[in-house]
Amino acid sequence: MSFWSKGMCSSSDVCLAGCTAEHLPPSHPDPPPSNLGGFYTSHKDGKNIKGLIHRIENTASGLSCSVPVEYNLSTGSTRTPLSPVFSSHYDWSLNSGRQAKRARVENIIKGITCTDVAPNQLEETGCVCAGEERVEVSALHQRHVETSGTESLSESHRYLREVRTKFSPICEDEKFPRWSVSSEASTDEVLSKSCSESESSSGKIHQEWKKATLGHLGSKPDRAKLMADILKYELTRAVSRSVDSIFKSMPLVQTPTEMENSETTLPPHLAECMEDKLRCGTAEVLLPDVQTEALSLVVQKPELERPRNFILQSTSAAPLTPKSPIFFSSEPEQASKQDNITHHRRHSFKCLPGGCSEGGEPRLDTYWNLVKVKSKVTSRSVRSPHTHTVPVDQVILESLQLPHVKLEPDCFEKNNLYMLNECLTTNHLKKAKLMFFYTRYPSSVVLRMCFHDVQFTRCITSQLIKWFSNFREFYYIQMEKFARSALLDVAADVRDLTVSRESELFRSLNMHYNKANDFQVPDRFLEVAEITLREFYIAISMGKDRDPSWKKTIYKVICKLDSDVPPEFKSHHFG
DNA sequence: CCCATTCCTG
DNA sequence: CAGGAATGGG
Repeated sequence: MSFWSKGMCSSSDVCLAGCTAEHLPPSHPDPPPSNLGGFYTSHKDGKNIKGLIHRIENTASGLSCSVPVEYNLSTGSTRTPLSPVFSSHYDWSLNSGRQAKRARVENIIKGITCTDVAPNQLEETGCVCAGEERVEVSALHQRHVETSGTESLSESHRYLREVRTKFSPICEDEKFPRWSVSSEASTDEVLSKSCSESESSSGKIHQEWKKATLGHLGSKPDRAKLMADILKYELTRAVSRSVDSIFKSMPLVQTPTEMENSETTLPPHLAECMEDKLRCGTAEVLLPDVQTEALSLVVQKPELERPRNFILQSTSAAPLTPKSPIFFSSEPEQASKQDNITHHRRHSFKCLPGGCSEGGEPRLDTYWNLVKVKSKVTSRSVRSPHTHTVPVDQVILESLQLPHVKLEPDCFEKNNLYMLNECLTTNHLKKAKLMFFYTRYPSSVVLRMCFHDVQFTRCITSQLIKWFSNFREFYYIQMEKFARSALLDVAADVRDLTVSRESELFRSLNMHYNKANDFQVPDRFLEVAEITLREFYIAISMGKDRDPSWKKTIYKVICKLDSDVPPEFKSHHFG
């Protein structure tokens, strides 16, 4: 079956209602009143067409189902208006049965070459499909010629034919993606599937089709890419719909009003229960390339002595989203290395409209989280079945029985702050860099407090530790460099070595950790930097750098100078 | 043995 | 910034 037969039901939506007259060139010989959608719904003959299509939809006949659409949209025939007589063929179709029709079609196909389709533009299968379409059209045409159509239908058909003409370059020249439906599959199934799918597709998708079509009718490669993107998008939507269907039946864990800082305070035992179960059920499934350790070691023990807030999602995941929902955008993202794990999801979901961030920007994390939870629901822990076997959805549902939690179904779309991050984002990196102004050697406890919006698997912990190790590396390299350069200078006294906000050393560090310069570096950092610089200066001046481990003493000194991380780092005021 | 850390490399 | 090797502490 071809794309068009697959999209039988959606044909009226996609190609009539969904594609307005804007798609047609001004030279349209007989332009529709306002748009094709209007034509379809308001035109006096459009009603007939609609009725006809509905009748076709119910025919349970593959041929009769596919004929009208394919005829109108895939062939260049200028005659054969749809007529009421078609209903008689509908009866014929029922009586002859699918096998007879198939045999007839196959016979005709045998006598038809693919010369009417550019051989270099259609694959072998595509050629066959095109041939089938033409055969069907021919059959319809033959049948129709024997009868007379109504005038109104002829007029309607002329519109459809013109639409088909406008779309034929896409459909034929560029191997227009066809839903790969087995020819052995029941056409009824195909039809019903396409019907349900197209019916579930609201005007949104049609607008997207429209946008995409308008913007990509240029070169052939562009069109091919467009169609590929459309298919990707359809797949994405299918996943998104299925996930949405789950959450539509699932209450929420969070309300927007009570979560100014994107936090939901759940009872500690509940938070831990949820966190453990969530982690247990997902980590190895969602991040197989990250979580390489035994999961039982990853599961955190309950911290009953220290009730902590249960953060459903950090606000610090925002900048991964584009500024605007650009459909089928392929521009490279500013994906950092630690985000390569999540690159695929952002690529897949970045174009989806919907969620909005705190700043009003489209928040696509919503969709990713939906998918994540979907995975959580469908995949239980494989590695540690002995520990947690309760599905996540059950956990969430259990939690929702508690009176503390407000439930607002719309919050999923508005706030998407209901799930722990399973990977570190660029904003987490930014936050870590700002944290470095306070602490050069953060403990795991501090890291957990400051990044409580992520699930602390061993992998995440190691990554954070590695980050700070890299921060220190740059820090010490800069210190040594400036210390050595100071030694070369005439400045003799160590007391002349100072680090101020205007100094070159500070600018170098600030550029590294606070590139946007949107953070007020604490004075304490300047003090520590000055101490570090002087330590290096003294050690080098005393020739201690000949000792291979001469830096270690400095490291210890600096480690003791760590400040406590201010509370704002432990909440969500960074991002 | 695990883990944190440094060092080196890309 | 990440990966890997090496090191050293528990």
